[in-house]
Parts: sequence; C-alpha cells; structure tokens
Amino acid sequence: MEETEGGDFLPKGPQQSEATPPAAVDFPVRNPARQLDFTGLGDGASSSVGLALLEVSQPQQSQTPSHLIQQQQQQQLVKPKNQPPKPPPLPQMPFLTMQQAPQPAVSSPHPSVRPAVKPESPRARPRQNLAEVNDGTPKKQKQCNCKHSRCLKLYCECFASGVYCDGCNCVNCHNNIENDDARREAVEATLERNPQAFRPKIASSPHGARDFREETGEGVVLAKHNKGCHCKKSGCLKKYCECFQANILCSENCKCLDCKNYEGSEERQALFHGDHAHNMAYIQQAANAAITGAIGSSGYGSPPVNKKRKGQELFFGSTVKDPVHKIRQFQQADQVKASLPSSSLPLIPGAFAGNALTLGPSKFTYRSLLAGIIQPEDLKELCSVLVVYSGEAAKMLAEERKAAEIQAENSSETLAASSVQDQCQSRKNAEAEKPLIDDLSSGNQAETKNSEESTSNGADESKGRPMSPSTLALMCDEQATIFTPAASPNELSGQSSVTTQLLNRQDLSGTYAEQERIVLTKFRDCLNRLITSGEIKETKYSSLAQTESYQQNEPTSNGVRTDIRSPRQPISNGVEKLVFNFNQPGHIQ
DNA sequence: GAGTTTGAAACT
DNA sequence: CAGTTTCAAACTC
Repeated sequence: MEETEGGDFLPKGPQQSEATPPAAVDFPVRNPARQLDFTGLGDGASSSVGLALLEVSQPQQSQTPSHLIQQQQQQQLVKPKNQPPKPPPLPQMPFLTMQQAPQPAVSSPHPSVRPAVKPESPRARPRQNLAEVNDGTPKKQKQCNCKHSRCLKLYCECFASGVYCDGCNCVNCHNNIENDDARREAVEATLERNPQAFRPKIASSPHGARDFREETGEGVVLAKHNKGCHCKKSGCLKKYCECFQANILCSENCKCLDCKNYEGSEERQALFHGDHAHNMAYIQQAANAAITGAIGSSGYGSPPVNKKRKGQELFFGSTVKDPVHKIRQFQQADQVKASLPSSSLPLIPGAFAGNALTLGPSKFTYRSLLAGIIQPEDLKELCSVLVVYSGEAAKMLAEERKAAEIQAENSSETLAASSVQDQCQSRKNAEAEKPLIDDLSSGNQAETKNSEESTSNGADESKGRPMSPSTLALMCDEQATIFTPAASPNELSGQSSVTTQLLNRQDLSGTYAEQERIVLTKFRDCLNRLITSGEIKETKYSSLAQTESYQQNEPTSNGVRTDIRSPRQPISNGVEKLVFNFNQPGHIQ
C-alpha cells in the first residue's frame, strides 16, 4: 500500500490522463518521483524488460535535468541504512522527478480522516522538499518497510511504483542501483507474471473530469481502478482499499463485498464530513430508505453530479444482500444516468440505467421501483397539503355543526335545514379546495424550481430534506391546534352555557376525528397512487428489460432511450400526478 | 510501539 | 482459475 503524504487522499500516483495514450502507460506512471521510465516497452516487451527506459527518449547524463541530478545526489545522502552510498544513477536508470511528473488527476482535498503524515525517518525528510503537489501540500515519497521481499516484489511500494528505494526503512533492500541486476530480473519476472504490473492502477474516466460536491466537500473523482479492489471487510472505506486510498469510487471493476465506497453512500459521506447534523440526516435517510424503499437519494440533498457508480446493477437481480445498500447504489446509478452524456450510454431504462462502461457481470442489485419517484419537495408538499386539509376540514366541520345547531333550534324547519347543510358543505368543499389549489400550484412551482436547482448544482439540503413521518405527524398536530380553535366558531359565539360548552367539546372531539379521517384518507390516496406509479414503472421496465437484451448493442436505439428519464422528470415522477389528484374535490369525503 | 487486521501479490 | 500463503500497509490498542 502506498501512502500519500499529507493524509490527504491523493492517489497513489498520477492518474493516467487522456493525454497519455494507453500504449504509453503500460508501465508505471503513477509515482513519477524517481520513477523508472518503462516507456518504450510495450506490453509484449516484458522479455526485454530490463528497464530500458528513459534512455530511449531521454538519453543520458548530458540530458539529465539538473534537478534530477540533485535528487540523485540526495539519494546518496539519504540512502537507507545498510545501504552503501549510491553511485550516481546509471544511465539506464533515469529518474523522473515530481516536477516532471504529471500531476495526479486526483488532487482532491480529501477531508482528512487520518493524520496527515506518515512517520518517517529523519533521513527521509530532505526528500520532502523535492516533491510538491500543486496545492502546496508537500508530497513525500513514501518509504517502504519491506523486510522479506527485498523490495523486489510488488509488495514493495517503491518497486511497484518503479522507483528506487530511497530513505526507506526496508531491510535487505535490493531495489537500488547496487542491485540493479537483481532488480532487473525482478522486474522481468514481475512483468512476466503480469505485463501490466507497472501500469497505473487508477485510470481516469473517459470524461476526465472530477466533480466537487459542494454539499460534502468531497471530491468525486471520475476515475477507476483498473483492476478493481477485492475488499471483503473494510467496506472499501479504509485505506486498505486501493480505490478508497486513491480517493475514487469503487467501480464495476471491483469485486468487493459490502462496498460502501460509492456515490451517495451514507457511510462514505459521513466519513467525509463527519458533521453530526449530517450524520443524523444520513441516519434518518437510511432509516427512511429502509422503511419506505421509495425515496430517491436525490431527495436527501444529494446533488446529481457526474458519478461513477458501483457496478452495474441488474434491476431484477436476485442476489440482493443489503436492500438499503443496493437501493443507494441504484440511486447513484440514476444520477449517473442523468448526468452522463447520452452518447456514451446504452441508456438502460430506469433502474437499469448506468454507464455502458460500468456494465459488468458482477453486481446485481435491486432498486425499488418507487425510488426517485418522491422528491423531498414532494414530501414537504404532501405535508403542507395534509395540514391544509386538516385545517379546512376543521372549518368545514365547524360550519356543519353550527348549521346543525341552528337547524336544531329551528326544529320546525328540519327539512329546510338539511338542504342548507348540504349547500353549506358543498360550498365549504369548494372553498376548501381553493386554497389547496393555490398552495399546490405554488408548491409545484417550487418543486420545479428545486428540481432544476438540484439537477444543475446539487441539492439544497436546507430545503431539500424531506421530513420524517414523525416530523410530519408533529407538524400536522401542531397545525391542527392552530387551525381547529379558529375553525370552531362555536367557541366564539358567546354561548357560554354548560350545555353549550359540553356540546362544543363533543363537537371539537368529533371535529378532530373527522379531521383525522380526512387527512388519513388523503394520505391513503397518496400512497395508493404511489403504489400505482411503482406498478406502472415496473411494467414499463419489465418490457424494456426484455427489449434491452436485444438492443444492448445499439445504445442510442430509440425505444429505450426515449423512455429513460430522470426520476425528477414529471412523467416518471408520479408525485405530480398525485398532487393534482389531491385537488380533485371528489376526493374530499 | 507492538500486535492485529486487511487485502494485494505471489504462489500452488 | 480458485484456493492458499506471503507480505507490507493500515489500523487498533
């Protein structure tokens, strides 16, 4: 394992950039410092390996940059214990310095979850100044501590990086000039086993960009591990994991178990911002997701950014280990789908969606059909709607009671009063609808706005987080206490007799019950519609899934593509439809 | 700083 | 190719 200094999450080595053609990076470029140049060797060159190297393109001392010489001189000075002073590097073993090195594609300020600097021997310190990353963070060349490998196996980070040991704490080191023959042999053997052994492990994404999430401050790096990790116990959230260590998300290349190193992972985010409030929010999110399985991650303020996602998830995969986890992965998938250029995608519908590049055989995941349907704004809206319904119901019922009283007082006009009551109720129903329509109308506007904002630059947590059911319930209760007294004209009518008070109390109780009934009825309707949305989605994806198997080689084929929509888009949202239905007068009972 | 855990690399 | 061993870094105490 290599450790980048500063505890920052700099990748192990420079990312292979687009500027570096694959053919040129068959050998290591990842740690340029004192790095041997394998350029000139192709994949098939392992037999001739010898570290041939820079001499091909960068011959000899005469062209050795002064800073290289300087470093070489320093190497002599700081050579590890039990190593005799090195002679100047042989021509065949040219070095690169950090200055020459391509900057890591990932220089993200990984929030320090670990102490910054690996303890190093005093002798090693002078080298620190040699390597700087562009952000000013000292880039210390790591020192290995190999004891049994002679630093001639890939176990040795120095060797794996293609650099001589320098200032390391290794024992019986052969990764040096003095043991160049042995080293060459080791390199040959290594390349023989794996011609790509010295290739950088981390490859930039085709998009070559990275994204910095304002929300978390974490850099979301669009790169991936060429081989992928195979972590089993670390959740890919420790530096044991090469992906995590390189500050990249696990990819379809990985074969890790219980991976939490994917975009949208609560564990990962918690690790990054460690903020208590956020943690609580994530706990809430996880809990909600576990309970409902229906709320898109975007609903919790996770901005839709370009993301790599963990493995491909086949929608109807059968190997679900952790539903919540998998849901999150799918949420990530949605976001990826939404943000990636369409031309790069085969555009797998809905929950199948994912970057074509991420399609692989290993990750089967289930995602709720309802995922993404409900957005946080929708929940807020729903809450507001229910509150308003509650209030309006109270008013309406109070009116009814009042009318009934009047009717009772005028017993001789019983039949007529009945008619009045009906009229009153009809009128109240109409009035009750009106503010709802207004409210929902504005709500929808707000939703649209929020969606746009979320889509463009990330979610606004302050307004993006949905309320938990308990919060919603509390809110409704609170609102009820506000609305109901005001909505009970009897209380204000001046009738103060005991009989009247008792009657009012009974009325109040009945009003509460009626309020509750109406609100719950509306909520039930809402849930029913949500279920319907899920069923529709299921039907659609089922058919598309079948289509997909025939069209996978035609990424832009029409049928699939036109049906793919971001969950935020109205047609697949379902919530919008649901909200409109709330406005239908007939639904008030 | 010692011991343990972890996962890549090496080996069978 | 899968399972096991070796190794060194990461991590814990």
